[in-house]
Amino acid sequence: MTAETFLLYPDPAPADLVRSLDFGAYNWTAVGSIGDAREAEGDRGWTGAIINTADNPDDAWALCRELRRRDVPVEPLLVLISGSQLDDLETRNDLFDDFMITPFHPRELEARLGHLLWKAGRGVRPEMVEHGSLALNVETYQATIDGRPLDLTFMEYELLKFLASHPGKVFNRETLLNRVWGYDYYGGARTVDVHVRRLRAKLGEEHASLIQTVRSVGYKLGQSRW
Amino acid sequence: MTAETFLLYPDPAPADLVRSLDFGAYNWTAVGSIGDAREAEGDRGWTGAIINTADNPDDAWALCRELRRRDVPVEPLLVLISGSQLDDLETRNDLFDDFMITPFHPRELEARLGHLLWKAGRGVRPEMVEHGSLALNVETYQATIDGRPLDLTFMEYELLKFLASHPGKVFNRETLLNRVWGYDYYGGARTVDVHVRRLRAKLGEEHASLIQTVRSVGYKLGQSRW
DNA sequence: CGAGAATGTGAACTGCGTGTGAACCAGACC
DNA sequence: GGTCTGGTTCACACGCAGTTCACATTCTCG
Repeated sequence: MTAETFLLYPDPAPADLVRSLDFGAYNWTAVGSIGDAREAEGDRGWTGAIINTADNPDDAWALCRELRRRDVPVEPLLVLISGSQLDDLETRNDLFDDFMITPFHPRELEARLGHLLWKAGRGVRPEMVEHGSLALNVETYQATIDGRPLDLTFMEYELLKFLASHPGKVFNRETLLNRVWGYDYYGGARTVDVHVRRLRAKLGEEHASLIQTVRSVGYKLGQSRW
Repeated sequence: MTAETFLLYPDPAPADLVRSLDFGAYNWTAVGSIGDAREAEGDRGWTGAIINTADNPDDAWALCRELRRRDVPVEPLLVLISGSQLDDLETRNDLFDDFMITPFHPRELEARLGHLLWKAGRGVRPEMVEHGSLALNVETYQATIDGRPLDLTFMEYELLKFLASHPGKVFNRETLLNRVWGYDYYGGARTVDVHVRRLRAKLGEEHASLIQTVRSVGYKLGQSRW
């Protein structure tokens, strides 16, 4: 739902930067102050930030500091800087991941963003269960569909993980109770139905059909090819 | 004893590169081939490598690959590249840590090396564990959040350090007792709860949510991003 | 087309898991 | 011995998640 979006500073952002980002089909939002950044962020978080220190270095670095001090630091953070300001970097190594001297070649921006995103994406790859646009992070107990985070309860997560681990395979309710709830579990089979229903609701109308009902048998995730 | 030495390719290295390195008092050794690199290395290892892909891209990338494939990859690895070769980077993100377009400004080299070495120093030294505004100094057993010192007890510190060392990952109580309290520890799982509670109190209302409860599972520090 | 079975849905109920305050205990220090 | 600090355990309250139930809807097959 919420696309990946880069934070730009200042507002308006440098024309050449905007042109390059648009050309590369990157989403971005320019902000003029730390307050604006918070406001514009909403609850989606930033894919990264590109901070231009040319016009107002103090505020720019203050913004970097703010983005880095968070509980979830904004990464990657790319700083645009003029050749004459290079000395500023030395004492601020903790405030950026990469820098680029202005003016820059559009290809360089593309290359740097590409490399930064590549690094971010491969940082200690967690164990994942994936199926199409559905992704389950086993380590953090988080789930996303189309990149949108799903707020699942424990049993919902366990059920979805089990189904997603065996895509296309149909499980009857008893089996699901045994495998997901535990072999010693004794409860009504309708419990499964209700959990499936809540999962479908949280998956959203668009993806509700991911979990399919097989009448007189049980449930499965995804299409089986036949 | 053995001074820090950068590996340069090719041999002879570009004059402007050599001049800048000498000016910055960096030690370096230029090599003309992978074989030469092994020979010149001896048993001291490289502080890092600066590879110029201008003259002979294929051999240059092959050298990068060789340096990266080792059990202990050579880091940091800085690639010098001409503007027209930028596209080469896209498929070789794993072969370098940073790149610089030639011709370059001596100050840029200095800044990039400075940043790369700063990052490397971070990585090697596990003396500090950091996560956002939280910083733990492993040597002095001091902790700060937003620069404000935290007065933690031993177990509080150990627990926080462990969680902060694996940000985003969820640990159940048993695992925490094993890893933080010790494998031979046998005590109630509620101990973890109470320590978490005290940690949250000391972190302050603002950062109490840094340690998150994952119902029916355990605790984790911070949010993992997607 | 209609009856019965299977599933979807809304809502109420209930218990487990967690937060929290406080007591308890052991060791260090004076 | 007294006190202080830090770690563990206990008891209780509360809210959410899991379960169950009743009813609506859909599907299947004669």
